[in-house]
Amino acid sequence: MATMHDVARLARVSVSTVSYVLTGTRPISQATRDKVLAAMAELDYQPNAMARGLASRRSRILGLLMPMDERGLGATETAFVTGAAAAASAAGYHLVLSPVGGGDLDDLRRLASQRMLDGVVLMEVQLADERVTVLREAGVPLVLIGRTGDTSGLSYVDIDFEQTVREAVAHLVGLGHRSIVYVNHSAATLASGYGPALRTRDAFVAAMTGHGLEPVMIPAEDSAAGGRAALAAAFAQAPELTAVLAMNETAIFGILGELTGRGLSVPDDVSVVSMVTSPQVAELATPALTAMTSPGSAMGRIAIEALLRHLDGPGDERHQQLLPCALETRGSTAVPRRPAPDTPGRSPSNGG
Amino acid sequence: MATMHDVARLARVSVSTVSYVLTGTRPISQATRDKVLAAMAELDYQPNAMARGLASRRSRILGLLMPMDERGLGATETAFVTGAAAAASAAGYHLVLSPVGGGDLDDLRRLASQRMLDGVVLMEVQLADERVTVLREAGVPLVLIGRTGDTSGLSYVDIDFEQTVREAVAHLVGLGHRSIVYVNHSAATLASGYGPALRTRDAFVAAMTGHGLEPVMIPAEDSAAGGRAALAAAFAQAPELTAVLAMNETAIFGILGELTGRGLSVPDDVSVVSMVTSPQVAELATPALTAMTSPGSAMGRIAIEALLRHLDGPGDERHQQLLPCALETRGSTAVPRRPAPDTPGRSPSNGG
DNA sequence: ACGCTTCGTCGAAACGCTTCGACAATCACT
DNA sequence: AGTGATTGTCGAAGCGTTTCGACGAAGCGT
Repeated sequence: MATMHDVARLARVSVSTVSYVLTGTRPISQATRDKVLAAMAELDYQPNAMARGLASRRSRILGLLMPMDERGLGATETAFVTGAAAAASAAGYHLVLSPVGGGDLDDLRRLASQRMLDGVVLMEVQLADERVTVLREAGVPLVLIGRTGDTSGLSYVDIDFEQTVREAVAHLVGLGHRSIVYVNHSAATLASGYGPALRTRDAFVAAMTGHGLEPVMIPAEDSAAGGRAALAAAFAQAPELTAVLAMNETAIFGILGELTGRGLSVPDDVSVVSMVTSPQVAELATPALTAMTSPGSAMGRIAIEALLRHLDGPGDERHQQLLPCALETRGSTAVPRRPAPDTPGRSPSNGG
Repeated sequence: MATMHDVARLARVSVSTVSYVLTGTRPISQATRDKVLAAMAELDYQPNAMARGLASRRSRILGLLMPMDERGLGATETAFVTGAAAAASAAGYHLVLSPVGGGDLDDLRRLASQRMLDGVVLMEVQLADERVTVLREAGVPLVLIGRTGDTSGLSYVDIDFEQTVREAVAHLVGLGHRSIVYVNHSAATLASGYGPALRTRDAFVAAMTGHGLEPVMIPAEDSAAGGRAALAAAFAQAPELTAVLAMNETAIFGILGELTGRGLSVPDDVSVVSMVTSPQVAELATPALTAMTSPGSAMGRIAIEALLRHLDGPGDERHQQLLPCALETRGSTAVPRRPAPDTPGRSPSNGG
């Protein structure tokens, strides 16, 4: 393995000159530069990342911290990752994914304090997330995908859940649906303070109330069985339901299965909208799902770009940005077959 | 950030002594050790990974190189990753995932030559995989998940596709199915030399022939639409089919949808077996899929352990291991409703 | 009491790079 | 021609570890 010394000797210049050619920190004449580059090519020289990192106190490595649970990464998360990796690579940085789970906070602390990562993008952020605290204490530049409850002083990119839910509800109401059930993540997930679950819940209540309709939310385990159970619960609570809105890529398959099992057709009897879903997953179902399409790779890219800005300028401007999901109409929504009953018995107290 | 010097000064010992306490390279008396540990705790000392890496020429970082395509990681791949991460962490190594695509071979070469990774596990290996060549030339210790055509001198862990296909076919034949269609990955994937697709193809031909049955294989794009098209093609080629074997987690949903669309019931009219599938995905379908369950986290763990053995002992023993998938019977397979026609017109030449 | 290991510790030399201060040479103005 | 800024290069001092050789102090058999 050739070192900088070898290159310098072969090119008959000093080591520092070679370094300047590489980093562009100081001007180097064309003639010298050519000599050096030729020597590097001849020796097949590759700078040693460790040495460079030690001397410059910059590893040029960015971390993408993502808890990996059993379920795997959906196409949505994968799009984040590829977007982020592309952005990092374009800026001359490496992006490494670290599958730090929720439990190993010490592991995270070690990772952060070892000065191996120039900065970090944190995924799947909880409303109260200790990882954020750990990382901030360690002084690691940080950008969130998602956001904590208190975002002061924090940079983040997140989905605009409020807007997304509003659009989804508007789409269904526009078709004539009056009884819409929202299938959320599990009760445990809600209790753990998972932002997307809480925000969409609140947004759903607001949107439905705004239309003068009663909001019914059902939590569901992240599994097909969970989806089935949720649908049963939904019919128990709102027998007249004609539409299901779901943010649970796993449960939704159970919902569809149960609907078919009950002899109900999608979309004629019941319309289904999936929230924050990638086209790939939406196409998996039969019929293909009308969905609020997640912003995909853009979110990863934006997060990395914000992080890089933090690294360069020590400026204190925080990047806080919400991205909407776009409604993509496919085959799972339609005008309801049974006409909307004009407001069922138990009308909302604040009714209109 | 405290350095080793600070610790040494506070503990009134030399830097090297601190280092020996940390690495255990040389014996240190209990008294000294305690002093040093106390000093480290007081200063909240964390060793600098770069400096350590530079001096020891060991980064204690392992790379898991996985091409990230649009589709995302299935639960199967995720299980590999978590298994690998756990094994690495247990051995005091960090595991980083690098989403190097197939295209950026130069990127890979750079990553490998920068001496930032002590070793590498390569996923999604093609039969002729240039990445293997690049990595070997760079002299990076390497373990494959999957395998190339020529595995001499290479360590790998892979699924025993031959055995898996044999078992799947045996299961269906045992139920009484005579006309079984195998839905593989796309023609393009086959042409690109993707090992699993090719090995299962050959294994399927062998297994069917062994039972005196005619093997019919249909390639399918990795999408629901691809699955639908494949099923149509399957009925065109083998109208009497009663069972589908598929190794294509995406297409299988299209297959199920198309089956339902044609008014055929699963499993009464047509049985379906999914190959190399995680329980999570199998449960997503309605009915839940009988599947050959992938070895999951074990594969990742075994790969990392093999890699670590390479790092320690410079021994030349290669680790080559095949893991079978286990048959898990769920609701998608049953005795065929229409009795097997006693061998249709075009009987296999080597018939029994 | 004699050499001989083994134990515990130290100082100093790497590891391969970046970066700072210095300095000669060139250039552009007066 | 003289001044000051600019350009291009060099040598050396780090960056925070590990690791090697050395060496005094014990412990052992004789």
